[in-house]
Amino acid sequence: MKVRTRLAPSPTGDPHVGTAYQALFGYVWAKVNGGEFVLRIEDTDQERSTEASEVAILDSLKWVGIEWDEGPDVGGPFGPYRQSDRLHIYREHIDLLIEKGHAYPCFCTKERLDSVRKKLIEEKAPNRGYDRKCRDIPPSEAAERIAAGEPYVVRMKIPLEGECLFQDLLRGEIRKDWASIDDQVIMKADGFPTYHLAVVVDDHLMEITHIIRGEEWINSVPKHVLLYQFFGWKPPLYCHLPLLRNPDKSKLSKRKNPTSINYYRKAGYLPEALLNYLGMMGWHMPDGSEKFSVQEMIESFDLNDISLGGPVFDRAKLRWLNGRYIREDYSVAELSETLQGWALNPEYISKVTEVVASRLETLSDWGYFTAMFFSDSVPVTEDLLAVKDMENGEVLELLQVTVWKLEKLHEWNSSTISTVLKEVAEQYEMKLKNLTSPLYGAICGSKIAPPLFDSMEVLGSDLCRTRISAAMDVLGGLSGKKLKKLEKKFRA
RNA sequence: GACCCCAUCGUUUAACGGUUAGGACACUGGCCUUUCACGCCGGCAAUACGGGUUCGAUUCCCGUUGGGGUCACCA
Repeated sequence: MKVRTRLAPSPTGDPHVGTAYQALFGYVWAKVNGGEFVLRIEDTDQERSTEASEVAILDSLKWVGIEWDEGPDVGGPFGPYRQSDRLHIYREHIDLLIEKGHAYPCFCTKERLDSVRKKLIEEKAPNRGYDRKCRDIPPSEAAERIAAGEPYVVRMKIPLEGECLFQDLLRGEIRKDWASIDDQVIMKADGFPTYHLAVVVDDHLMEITHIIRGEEWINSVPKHVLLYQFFGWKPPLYCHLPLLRNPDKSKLSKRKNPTSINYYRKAGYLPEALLNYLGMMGWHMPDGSEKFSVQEMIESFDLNDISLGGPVFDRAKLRWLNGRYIREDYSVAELSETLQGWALNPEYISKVTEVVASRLETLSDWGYFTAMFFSDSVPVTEDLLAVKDMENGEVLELLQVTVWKLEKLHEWNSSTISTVLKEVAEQYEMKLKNLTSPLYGAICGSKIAPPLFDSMEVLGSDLCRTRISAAMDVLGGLSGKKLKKLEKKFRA
């Protein structure tokens, strides 16, 4: 049987380095076996999925050098490769499960679910899932209620007792009590399937042989193998990769580390270096060499050699590796060309020039004013971030709220940025000037700088957000506790 | 909290059950050099703990501790 692996990102945000990590291992494993690598877009969350994100993900993966044999852009014999285009398939399968008595409509409201959950947590109950209220509604009654237009979801019937046992390629046998799993929703009220249903149906139909993904999914495997059982299908082989970590060992997150592939691109990392670095997270060349291409990786790779400790994504080492590529693989001519592709091209130069033009007295002033547009970080000092009559802690809060608000921006341009900053200033009842002041420091590394909003637009969201975070570190950073409190306040 | 996963220098990784526990990044001393970087030579630094199994455990088993993840009409 031909080995087929897949990457199944959901288009709900920035392209994540963790996605590239899983893509690399999935891709390499397919190629080790002369098989195929499939890209499938998991956009079953109508609320959060955006086309912009999908485009960005495909674009980043291409940039980093991952290729797929089948996918939404290139098609293939198992399409469509976008889950929102496969709804009728899921619907059929859901109906089949209901028919066979493996799934049932559930009419519980969100409010009831919330209160049940809350109560269970208060009671410190070991299981905090759904109480299965609708599991035993007679099918005829359920049909009537549906006909009457009552909103409902569909849940799968998890066994009430016994144990689920499955194999993970790297971890061996994993077992989990069925009683610890609640009746998972497989179809939402909007008629879309949930991940659990869609992933199983698609992996089967697309003849995926190896599921290579993050460790975070281990706990949902029982639901999936049960679905395979319900359908009478043979489950694929599971291989859960360790999770990439922040320096504090928690799961890699943009709160603590730049996670967007776009950041690394904008900051001037080479795609082959980034991919190489990801390849040494949990795996190593047999001879111990640290610089290797994807092709070389394919020649020596074995899934079984992956080590399981969660590797910390170490930007310092990535930087070193990137430097090695530049030094060892690029002639001056090649480097010049690469720089042109990166930022030294007419498009970017003209954008940058537009921002600084009015400030130039000589052409050579250009270099002085635009250095910040060609850098990863800028030098920030505490006094650059100071705001009159404000303590560092307050500035920190301000910057954090600004970052959060900027993160939510769908469109990144001078005017949307300006709107956000005005909102923040208003919220804190302060002059806009007092908010932009530390931002000039954080973004430009100087009080003398081109207009902030325009500069931020040109610089792009990834670099801006990273620079603001770096500035916050200069101020000592927010403690976990404060951050939590602030987040609560921010959400409210 | 319940459940699941994991455990070698600060980080990333080596070590058929027998090694002075190795490499790389970071840090650091020196050399090279007009400076910096690169490069070269050196240094610091780890088997979480407690029990077994064994002639012998980093390695196998159990427990403890620690870390992480999952417990959504998100994936």
